[in-house]
Amino acid sequence: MVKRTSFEGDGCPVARSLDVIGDWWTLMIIREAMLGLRRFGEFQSKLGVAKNILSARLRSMVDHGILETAPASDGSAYQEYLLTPKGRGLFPILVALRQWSEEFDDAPEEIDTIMIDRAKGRPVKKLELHAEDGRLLSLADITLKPRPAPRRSRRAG
Amino acid sequence: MVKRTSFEGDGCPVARSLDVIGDWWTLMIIREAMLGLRRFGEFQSKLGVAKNILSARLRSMVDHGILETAPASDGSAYQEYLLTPKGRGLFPILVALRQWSEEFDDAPEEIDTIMIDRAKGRPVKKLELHAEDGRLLSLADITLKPRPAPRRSRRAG
DNA sequence: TCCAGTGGTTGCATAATAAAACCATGTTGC
DNA sequence: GCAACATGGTTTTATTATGCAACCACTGGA
Repeated sequence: MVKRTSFEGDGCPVARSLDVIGDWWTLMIIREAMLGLRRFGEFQSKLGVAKNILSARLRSMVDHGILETAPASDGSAYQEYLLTPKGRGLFPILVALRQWSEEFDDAPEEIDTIMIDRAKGRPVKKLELHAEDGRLLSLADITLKPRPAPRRSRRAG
Repeated sequence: MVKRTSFEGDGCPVARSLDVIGDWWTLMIIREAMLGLRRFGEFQSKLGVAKNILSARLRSMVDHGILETAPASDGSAYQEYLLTPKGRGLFPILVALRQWSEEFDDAPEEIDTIMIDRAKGRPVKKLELHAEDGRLLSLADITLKPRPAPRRSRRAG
């Protein structure tokens, strides 16, 4: 088995996320879905992705509960791909990717869009991580600890 | 050109980030680096990644300014890989990936660590996106607009 | 100097990706 | 109802990336 080293059994939640969305196209498709695209052809023409790849990604995302297929919406017999709550939950990841590029990209003048607060039309602030008591946290302020067994069964497998 | 469809010329900042860190191993390596790993062998044994892949990823990250090589630290003649500020700037992306898994993973009991506030030992809150006036924003509250040319030169190439 | 450990590179097999061709259905005009 | 075209894919084939194992160069120690 020389497969692609699935992180499926890994206990690290970063690995588990990457196992689902950590490929080249998935997040681009999610991004377009968040901007309103729904149909196979829309994704295909907007992203320029090969149709077989798009087909495989959409199926995978449906299997993972990120997208769901809905039958109609404009009356035609075709189907649409809609974000589920789990799919919309990817929003912070896309924001984080965007803001990293905005802050550190070597050629920031090539970035062609900015994210704005729809109500005020002003740029949004940076993502913030807070402690329970409200303190703003950075990398140096956090650490990891083993997950406490929430009920019974301390290990699954 | 059947390459891996580089997003290099793309103006979307999400695409630009993914072009640099959007592969299977890079973010795992960054994660370990944030936890304190520095040496080739440490990454290799901790992650179980093939050495040629690790070698290529480390070089790529050094090229992109995410890691830098430092000569010594423990006296030996070997080198270490240290996060640059640009590399530490990936922290929110890792947090977002972690929190998505914590919230939506189908088998959350398999997640083995939680991120805690080092000072208080309590779990951190979810990442938050705020408007300039402090309002908490979600996907429905934002939109994209074309980047205003910041000074002269409205296009680079 | 010999030998083990570190930090890689090289070669080969295989899996993922890409592009294009093909095809099944849906939809439209008449 | 039937061409003719659009939509939404699948199949085929070529190329690239990944994974593993073997190999190599250098370091450090006895």
